[in-house]
Amino acid sequence: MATSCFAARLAKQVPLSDAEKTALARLEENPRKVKRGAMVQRVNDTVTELFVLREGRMMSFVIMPDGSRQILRVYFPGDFIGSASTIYSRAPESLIALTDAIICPFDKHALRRLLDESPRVAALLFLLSNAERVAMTDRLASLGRTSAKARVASFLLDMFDRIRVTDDAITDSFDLRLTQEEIGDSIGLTSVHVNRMIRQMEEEGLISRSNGRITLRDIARLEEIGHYTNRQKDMDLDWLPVG
Amino acid sequence: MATSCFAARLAKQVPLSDAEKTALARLEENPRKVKRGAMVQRVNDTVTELFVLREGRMMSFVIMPDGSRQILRVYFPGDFIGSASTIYSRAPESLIALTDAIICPFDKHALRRLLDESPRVAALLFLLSNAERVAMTDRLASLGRTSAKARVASFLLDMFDRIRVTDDAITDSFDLRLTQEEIGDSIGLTSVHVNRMIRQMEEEGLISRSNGRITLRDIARLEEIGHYTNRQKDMDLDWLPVG
DNA sequence: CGCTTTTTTGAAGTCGGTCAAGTTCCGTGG
DNA sequence: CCACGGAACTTGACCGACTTCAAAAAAGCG
Repeated sequence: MATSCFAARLAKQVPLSDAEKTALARLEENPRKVKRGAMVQRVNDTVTELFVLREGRMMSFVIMPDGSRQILRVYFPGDFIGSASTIYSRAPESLIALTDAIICPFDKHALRRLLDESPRVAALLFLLSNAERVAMTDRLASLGRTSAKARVASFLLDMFDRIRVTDDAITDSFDLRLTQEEIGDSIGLTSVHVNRMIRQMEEEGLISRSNGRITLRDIARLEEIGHYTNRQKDMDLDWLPVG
Repeated sequence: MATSCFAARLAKQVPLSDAEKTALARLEENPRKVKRGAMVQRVNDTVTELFVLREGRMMSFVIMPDGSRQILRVYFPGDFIGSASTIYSRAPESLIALTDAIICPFDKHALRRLLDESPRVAALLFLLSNAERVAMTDRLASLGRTSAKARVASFLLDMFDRIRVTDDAITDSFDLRLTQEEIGDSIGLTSVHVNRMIRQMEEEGLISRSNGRITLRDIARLEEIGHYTNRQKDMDLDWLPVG
């Protein structure tokens, strides 16, 4: 049985039964390629689909009335995308591919079947959703109460840790694959100021860059500057019903 | 059978079977009074409990290293509090009572039992959690990409709509029960600037105030200024498995 | 190799912060 | 019921972090 991308991700948190893996694999039966820059979902579109991102990177965002953009989330392989459509009939956010990507769309009725058949998976999804909520509150505190430099630092660390979840080979450097404008739109700054902060952090020896690749040279101090905490560490899912 | 506070809230979204109501009621078997200002949970505390807020108001927040505070969420009766402890063994945020309140703590093992017995309730919790996530992204966009005035406007509208969920009597005015400093700590401003904005909105006839009570005088324009959308409206839960 | 996109840099402007000093509100106890 | 004291609100002057505008340099791409 081919383990699905999403199941592989979940299995890192908690052991899954074969039946559960099979059920999860069914969500990924219809892989679809999307080109870099392709708009997968537009705000206010009627939506009934969710996605598992199998390959590449995507992001969700909204455009404000003055034309400025707020990037809400960057997605990596194994991420579960578009859970908002489980409750809303219209998309609250747009969805675009940052790189060429492979997504696996599935209907919310397929999700319903999964929830029916696999209560434990339902519980897991609930937990993952709570983890997202916590990540969101971290960003909220970052936007609301920290300086530009702190935001850039914690943003880089967050990307770093997210990429590392699926790629064990990474130790201190990674491909961000985001323009400085996109970074700014994620953390509520202008690209100009993002540039100044990155440049400053480079001069201070906190990070270094070469053709799009970022190396974190002093993670401890970056964490301090960004008031960042990696939450992966003290996850505790032992209390879950056993499969 | 006494319908629980939380069940009543859920039942507004989707019909619940008696069995489900009973199961939910068990979460509220141990009501506990807390005084205004009481700290119910402190950041980094070991946590195993969740809460249903039955009466009063509470809030969650974090304190940044420089002493500033970011309020993450204000809770109203019927809200489900502390879902972070379903995944993290240490509290990522503090929890304090804004008014005298009644909370119903329950252990995460009680939640586990509920998820086991009632897959449909598990699904509902998953959906509610997704709704929270969307509300969070709205705030993120507000903090990241809108002016001080817009943030105050959308904050007031958000409180208004949340209070209205449980109190049908409300048409255009409500008790905020938050100081201007608390408002500022919610939306990333200083109390001084919150005051300036509120005052300005009062002069423009957008709102009015009398002994702590806020009246929204021009909701349409407030929504425009705050780039606010009430998401309650286009919720769609019809596709859920039937009880 | 030419064209677009992205990064970099500088100068000037502004929104919201900081500081500080009233003023009003409100709960408490006499 | 009033006096007192602390918390919350209000106001003004000044400041600075980040934005805006603009333009050049560098990098990526077909």
